[in-house]
Amino acid sequence: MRVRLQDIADDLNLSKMTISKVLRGQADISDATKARVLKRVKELNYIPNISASSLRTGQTRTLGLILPSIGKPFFGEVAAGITHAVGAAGYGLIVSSSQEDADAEQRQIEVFLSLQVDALLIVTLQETSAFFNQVGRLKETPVIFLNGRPAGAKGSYAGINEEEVGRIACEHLIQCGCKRIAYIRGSHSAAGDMRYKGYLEALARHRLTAHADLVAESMNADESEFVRGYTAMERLLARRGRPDGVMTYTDMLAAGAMEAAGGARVRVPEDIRFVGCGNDAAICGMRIPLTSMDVGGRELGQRAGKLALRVIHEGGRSTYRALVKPRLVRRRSSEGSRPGRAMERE
Amino acid sequence: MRVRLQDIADDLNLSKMTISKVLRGQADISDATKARVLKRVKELNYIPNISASSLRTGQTRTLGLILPSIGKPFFGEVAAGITHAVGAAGYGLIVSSSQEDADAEQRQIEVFLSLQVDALLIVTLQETSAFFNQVGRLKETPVIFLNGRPAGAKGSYAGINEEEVGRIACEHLIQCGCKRIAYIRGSHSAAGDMRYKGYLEALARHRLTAHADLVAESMNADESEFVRGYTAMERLLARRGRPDGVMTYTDMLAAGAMEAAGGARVRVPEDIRFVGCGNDAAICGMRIPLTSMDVGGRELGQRAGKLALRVIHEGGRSTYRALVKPRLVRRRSSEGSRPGRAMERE
DNA sequence: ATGAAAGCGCTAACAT
DNA sequence: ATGTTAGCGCTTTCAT
Repeated sequence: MRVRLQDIADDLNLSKMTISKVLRGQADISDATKARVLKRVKELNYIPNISASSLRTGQTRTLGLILPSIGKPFFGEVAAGITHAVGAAGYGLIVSSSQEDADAEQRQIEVFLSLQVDALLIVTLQETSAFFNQVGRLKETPVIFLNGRPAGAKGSYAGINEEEVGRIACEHLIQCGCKRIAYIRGSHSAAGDMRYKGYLEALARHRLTAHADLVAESMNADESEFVRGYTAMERLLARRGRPDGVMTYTDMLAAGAMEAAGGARVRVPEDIRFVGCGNDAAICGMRIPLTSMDVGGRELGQRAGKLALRVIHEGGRSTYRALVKPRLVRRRSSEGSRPGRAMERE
Repeated sequence: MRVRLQDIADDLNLSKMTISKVLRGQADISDATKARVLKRVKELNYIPNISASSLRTGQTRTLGLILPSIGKPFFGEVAAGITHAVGAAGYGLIVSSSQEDADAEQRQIEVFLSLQVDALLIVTLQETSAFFNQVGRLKETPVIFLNGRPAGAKGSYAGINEEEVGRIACEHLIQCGCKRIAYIRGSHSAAGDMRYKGYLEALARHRLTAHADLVAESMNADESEFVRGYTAMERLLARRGRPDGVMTYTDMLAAGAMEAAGGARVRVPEDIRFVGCGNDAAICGMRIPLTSMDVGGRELGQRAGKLALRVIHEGGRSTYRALVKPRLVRRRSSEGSRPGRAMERE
């Protein structure tokens, strides 16, 4: 049988109340007793039953995170960020995946609510706020939306400043001396639109004109991202007025595009400079180290975690928002090797 | 306040016992009552408190999965496989990450045990079985090790037949007509040794002699995998007696190696055929579609999930083992495009 | 077909 | 400094 407080109490001729107090660090216990209890707890390998304590206290010190999928590096960073932010406060994180399915997501939400998590963090797939508002009215569990949220949903929000992603990437190319900057977009999305806006803004700010034929959409879902980047670049190269700088929606698109450039005997970065997005270690470490936007998954997680703690602390009444600023990671594809100037790693 | 059974009972002038019975599908309730209850449950959006029911029944219908990291595609497949296998039986899966840290892993184990999961599935980082045997004696929660387990640890096991990974890849190259098959290894690991053994076995079975200089170790951890594959391939090409087939420990190593081959004006697959491992969609979809070993993460998860259910069902007494057989996914890098013969996708 | 009582392991509030 | 009592929301057992 599992070890309970009562077992330890019996062993030591104390009441279970005393054991409970020791374990929760209450002050009104003698040091001698404390030591005896702790010793026995360790020996018996006592593990508290959160179900029981939660029933009594109404809290589990556990946060639930629902992700569209477990296998994506970005989500891994987010999870790590949350864990890091809440661990010190004694909170644990449990994760589950909605498998990119909105119905499964709703079921996962109910699982976490029935497990009595103290807050729910979620990268949601829901298009509308209906489900959240319905559940939200009755359960007082705070919800924190990560990286996008359905219009009209109430709850706190932590997201990424996508406009800055586009702006910083573009501005970097401008500062490298590029005049004709192309943008290889992924499939349409809210984030994609924001980044595009940032791209346009950077151009405008530096009095560069935006050319429609420097924007390549690469949406053929039948092809891999690499191939889509490749063919998009081929198209850009075929037009007159070649770009001298290229930014892409993902690192893999950039990898494909750089390959196309190489095939066309264009030198990188001398003739064309590249900036990817995602800062994927594997991809950025390929042939020509790729300058990339670190979109800030880890920081997003940290901000969201802190935000969750604050909301819990305040009894779930108020809501907050946080926007993470992305960060440029310079590598050879945009700057070449410049002796005397350390390249950023990681 | 949260909705409880009592609230619904009050609403309907029934006892909470009746509500509980309806929710658990007991037969001794009239259809009329059943319908009334279900209706109200839905209206109030009742979500059961698992803590409470667990306290009474001793089970949560929840399985815990501990992974070294959340962001790896392979782990995502494993998690999806488990979810798929146990969902129909009414079990949920919660995941947590040990962040590649053995101490953090132990803490996560305790979190899951204190949450009263019905079984613990784990891709462990522990080198010894000490911790498991210590905890295992006292808690009767079944443990299922996934993809490796510390020597001497008791518990069920689901793993991958790594020897087959090496054997099938090598045999495929042999069947494609290769005579001099090189193997680009990753850093040393138990899995790596097994795959190497399978490679040797395939060679022996077909009366091909193994040449030590066809095995390239690529362990410079400072370099990216791509670069390591690239330089390993350069070395292989520089020696006399070039390989006509190359298999690698990961897909990214193969990508680097193919790039080196291209740079040396070697045609793929005409002059040298390639087989990677991991079947990573992004990498296999690059310039030359890469034949790769699907190591079977999803199936591993499914087997492990079913195994967990069986152990739970049997009261945790017995232990089982399962070995997943990997699968070759043919693409152009090893076979070229052969009209009339469909290429496998995914 | 429905319900009352007891108790799972823990802790808040209140004795001693 | 230590212990007693009661009760969190649910289900098992046993009435009715």
